Amino acid sequence: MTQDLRKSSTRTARTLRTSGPRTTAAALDDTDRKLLALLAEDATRTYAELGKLLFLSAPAVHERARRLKKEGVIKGTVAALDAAKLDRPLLAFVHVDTTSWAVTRQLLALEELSDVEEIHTVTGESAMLLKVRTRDTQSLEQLLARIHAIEGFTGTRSYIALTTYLERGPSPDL
Amino acid sequence: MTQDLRKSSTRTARTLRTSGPRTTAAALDDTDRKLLALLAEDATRTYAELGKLLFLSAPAVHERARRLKKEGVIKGTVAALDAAKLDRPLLAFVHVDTTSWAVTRQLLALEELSDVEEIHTVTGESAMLLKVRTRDTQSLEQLLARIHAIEGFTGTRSYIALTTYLERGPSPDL
DNA sequence: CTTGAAACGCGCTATCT
DNA sequence: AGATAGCGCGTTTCAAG
Repeated sequence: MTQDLRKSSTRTARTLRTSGPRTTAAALDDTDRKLLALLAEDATRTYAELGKLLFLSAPAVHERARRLKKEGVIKGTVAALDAAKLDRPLLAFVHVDTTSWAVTRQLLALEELSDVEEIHTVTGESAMLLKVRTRDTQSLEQLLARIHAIEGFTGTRSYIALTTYLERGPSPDL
Repeated sequence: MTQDLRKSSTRTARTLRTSGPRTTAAALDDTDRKLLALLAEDATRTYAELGKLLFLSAPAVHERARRLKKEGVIKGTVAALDAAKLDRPLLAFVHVDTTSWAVTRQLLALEELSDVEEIHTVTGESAMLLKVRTRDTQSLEQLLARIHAIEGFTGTRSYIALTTYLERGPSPDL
């Protein structure tokens, strides 16, 4: 594997910020964004197929994809699974109200449970927000019981999803 | 492409429910679940590599993957993008309190916006829950303004994510 | 249902414009 | 920086246990 370490030299940036992005944000042209949108929706397409859609040759697409991967814009390629088929049809968002920040560390242990899909600290009355997917209400109750076993929080509020109309990952603006 | 339509005949189901699963939920053995977990975390692995991890040959893995795809357990393969690199670092959960269910239909139009990643109807005081990712607080405000333009809701409550400790898709129990 | 071997197609590199 | 040509490899299929 040849290491091509040249930095993207001078790529046409669309948005010109006065003092440059402090943290991250990559320089992407319109073709890059279109490519990312296509890959975010289906990453199994061949480079030839992508080339047709982007009016480019297959190697040209490959080069862009390689660059975007190296820059970290594409974090990886994963299989999207059907939660219901995995016998986990119950989706819930759990707000956890905490009194001390020490609780955060305890909650991170929940990462081990495959039921837990997301863990965030958030603003507002609740300090933490969990996205969990369980088999049924009993499994959810067990999970909540485990959270209640932790010291230093006021309580939890759960919002059970009735219907999911949209669920997708990050995608560029186009 | 040869169409192999034989149903998975008699596969060893681990959990034996008295009256069968009413809706969905596929019959998966331990190897299936391990394979799904591996693919959910990285779908770029070669079948040979997966075979080593599962103590199986490459075609055997391929056959299982094909079956899981046909059954819909694997919905697709997508590229996971870095939201920050896409210049969309602000993650927020927006609860929308509605008075009538007619609002639901209006909110579904928000699907067009790439900022909006998830739309659910939920139980609890708020009727709908949105997961949105914007460039900054101003973009979020614009989105909220658009929601407020819709008739028939009491208000919105937004929870801005400070830190995301875990964010992944559905994965089997193992 | 799994294992091993063979052929096709695609990813990837190198070269050139 | 994109297009064309070519090699190597992985996927995919087939027959056999």
